[in-house]
Amino acid sequence: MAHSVDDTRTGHRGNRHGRSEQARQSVLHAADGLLVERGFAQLTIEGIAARAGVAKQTIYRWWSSKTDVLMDAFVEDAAEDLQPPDTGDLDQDLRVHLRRLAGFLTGSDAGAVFRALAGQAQHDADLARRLRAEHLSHQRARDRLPLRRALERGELPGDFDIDLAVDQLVGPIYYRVLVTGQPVPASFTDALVDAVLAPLAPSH
Amino acid sequence: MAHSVDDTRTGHRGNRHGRSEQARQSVLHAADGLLVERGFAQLTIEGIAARAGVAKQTIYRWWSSKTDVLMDAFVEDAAEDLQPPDTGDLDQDLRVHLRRLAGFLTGSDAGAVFRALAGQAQHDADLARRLRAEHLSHQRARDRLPLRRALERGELPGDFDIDLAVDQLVGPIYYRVLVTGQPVPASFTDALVDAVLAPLAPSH
Amino acid sequence: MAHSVDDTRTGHRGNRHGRSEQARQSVLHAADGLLVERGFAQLTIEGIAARAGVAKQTIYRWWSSKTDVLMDAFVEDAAEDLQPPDTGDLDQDLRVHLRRLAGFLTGSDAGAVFRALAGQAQHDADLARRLRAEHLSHQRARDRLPLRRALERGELPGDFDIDLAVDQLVGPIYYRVLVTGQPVPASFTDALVDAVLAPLAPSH
Amino acid sequence: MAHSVDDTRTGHRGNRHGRSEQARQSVLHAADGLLVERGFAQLTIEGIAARAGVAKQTIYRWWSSKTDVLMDAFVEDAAEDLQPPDTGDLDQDLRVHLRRLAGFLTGSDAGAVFRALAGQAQHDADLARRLRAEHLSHQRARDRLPLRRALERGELPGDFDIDLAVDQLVGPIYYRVLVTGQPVPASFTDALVDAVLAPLAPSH
DNA sequence: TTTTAAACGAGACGGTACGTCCTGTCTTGCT
DNA sequence: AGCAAGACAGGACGTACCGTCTCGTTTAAAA
Repeated sequence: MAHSVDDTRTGHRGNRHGRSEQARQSVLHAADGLLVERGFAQLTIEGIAARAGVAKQTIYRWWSSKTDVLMDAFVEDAAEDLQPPDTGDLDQDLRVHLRRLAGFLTGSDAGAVFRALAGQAQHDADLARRLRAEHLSHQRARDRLPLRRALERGELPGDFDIDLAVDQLVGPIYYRVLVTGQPVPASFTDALVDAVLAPLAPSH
Repeated sequence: MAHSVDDTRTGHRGNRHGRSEQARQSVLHAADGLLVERGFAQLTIEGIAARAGVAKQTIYRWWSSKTDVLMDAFVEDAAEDLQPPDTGDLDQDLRVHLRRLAGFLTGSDAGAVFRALAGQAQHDADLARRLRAEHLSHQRARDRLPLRRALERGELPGDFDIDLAVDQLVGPIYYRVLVTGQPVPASFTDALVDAVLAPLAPSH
Repeated sequence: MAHSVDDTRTGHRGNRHGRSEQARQSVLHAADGLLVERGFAQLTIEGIAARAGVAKQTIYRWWSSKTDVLMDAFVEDAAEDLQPPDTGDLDQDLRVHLRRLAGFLTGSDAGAVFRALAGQAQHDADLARRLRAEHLSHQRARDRLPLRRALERGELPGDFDIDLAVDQLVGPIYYRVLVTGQPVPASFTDALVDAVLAPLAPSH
Repeated sequence: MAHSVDDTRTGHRGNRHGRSEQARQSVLHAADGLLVERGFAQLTIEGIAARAGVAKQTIYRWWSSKTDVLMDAFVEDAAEDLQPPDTGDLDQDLRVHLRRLAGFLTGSDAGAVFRALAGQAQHDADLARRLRAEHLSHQRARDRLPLRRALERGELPGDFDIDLAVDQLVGPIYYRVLVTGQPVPASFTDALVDAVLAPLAPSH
């Protein structure tokens, strides 16, 4: 499904020179730009092709839909900068990570693309699958990381339910972003961390 | 904007001076049915008109888009059955309410309409506004109700942050429904209640 | 078909006040005006009703189509002023009459209505019938009049073919107006008279 | 404006780079057929597209209106078979030519198309222009031909007014066809020839 | 160096749905 | 009863994109 990077690396199977990397980049940039400038509803294959200076057929050759293009654009240029810090201080690492997550979701172009994809995934099971396989599963792993490290350091009870904790930490953030549209300030993410870690404190 | 309930008062035979209640009902039912049967992407104004036995112009006369129709259909026949119980037992009331909420979001036709609308709201600020004004705000009030009653009964600390607690309770549910696609079993919603109420218990 | 003049004259047969003469006039004037100002293609029942300040139903009650309205407007205010003169001088009478006919067809509002009706009659056999029955037959009689009088005065041979002569006199005028679009100056109509009357002159 | 004949050179299989000759032919035939079978009022772009097995957009890409299609259909398959004979006998040539013209106007499919176009041209100045430029001017040249040849042969006075004579010959025919709807028998066209040529006879 | 086959820009094609306009019918409540 | 008002089912309009299909042109590896 994802015809993203290096389908052709060492092109030598009949095709003399393989896929045009320049066309690929033009398409992804055009899609990105059009989404941010005009919104998902105004985003069309024809529009992407025109802005990218590319033939429609070139898009259809390598992507199956406009959301497929958008997924590539999203995975490519935006996904990997949400690595949580690793200072050895669980509380601090979580605070920083959640603030970054909130900032990504509410304040970045990539976040806008994510929101569009997440919205479209409600009508498109294939896109939902791809979004989970290529972004959310990795993001989830990053979200778990501080807790996993703390667990390995022995700072958390052996039966600590990391998955539940992650749902409690990031669930309210996504809820505000995707459902209520409320802002997600640091005070909010900090309060989430407090609530999850409070029961673990020595006294109360 | 919302031409929802009773624009017309006594109307019920087809065409009198003013809006036809019969046409209105046909359109809402057709939209509902088509969404559930064929999905949001396959839902078209022409399709609704054809199934409802109504002229396209009649739809355009009263609604501005297919999501406007869907909002009316949703508000009309689905919204108000998520009233939380009031047994006097906060813990129990919350458990029951969250289970119902999860059931609504994941297992009902109305929930499917909600997911479609929430998805589309990511691309459509007007729809987002309407969804919040006509459904989410009321739903939020219902979600707060058990906590508000408990607070009034003196079962919660005077400085208890109800809004934060609601975000912690329902956020993870919407997150699973809209983002990860995981199921939302009673064990999950119960665990959310436990986590929110635990710090309030005298000892543990 | 033609609900034209005086369907109701002394309204008193169950109807409290009969047909509204004011509505009828408004409709005819509106149709006339719209045709001249915006052309036949832009002329619609809705447009006539709006400009006349009349309900569509009122038009449909009394007329069967926009051409029916136009026929009434045409018959009413334009048809009867093409009476040929009767000076006793055939040559002069014909010259004057043809000049007036050309002026009517090319230079008057009523002529514009006639051209529109004649055009539409090419696609509408009913209209063609009505146009012939209510205008062309009378017009033809007027066109024949000078020749008929001359025949009665003994100025023409007893076997003179009046119908052929009329076709020769007015045919080229209609041809220029409806087909070639050329102007129809007095020199042209005079030449037609000359050609028809020349063979009758004693010598040449 | 007129995308008539051979915009494309070698095309004949459906879709090559450039216009599809097959689609063009299908559209013209469909328009022709529908006009003759159902009349001008029932002729729609959608109907033409459906019968031609062509997308509406393909029609709009190459033609500006249904009359534009009809003009192409008319110019293509109907215009050039009204060449007057050239026997050296003016009287005979004119008789034959006028009979053919009458037959064309009253009795052929192409004549039906012409009448529809001439009617529509009363409401549409662009169409009128095109009809004159692409058909009537050539037809007029053909109508003049017998007289021009006779003039060159010295059979007519040097000051003979050919244009007036043509108007006198064909005007009454078009008048009957477009205005009165009377038939145009050979006796009528012969009488027209007689009337125009009579003054030239050596005696009377 | 020449051949050669995939990828490319271009854009016409058959379609579907859009949102608008007008048709002719209807019902209402006023005059 | 006729009327102004206007909602209704229907159907065509002209437009925008869809996804498919040639065209003729690069272009870089293979011959």
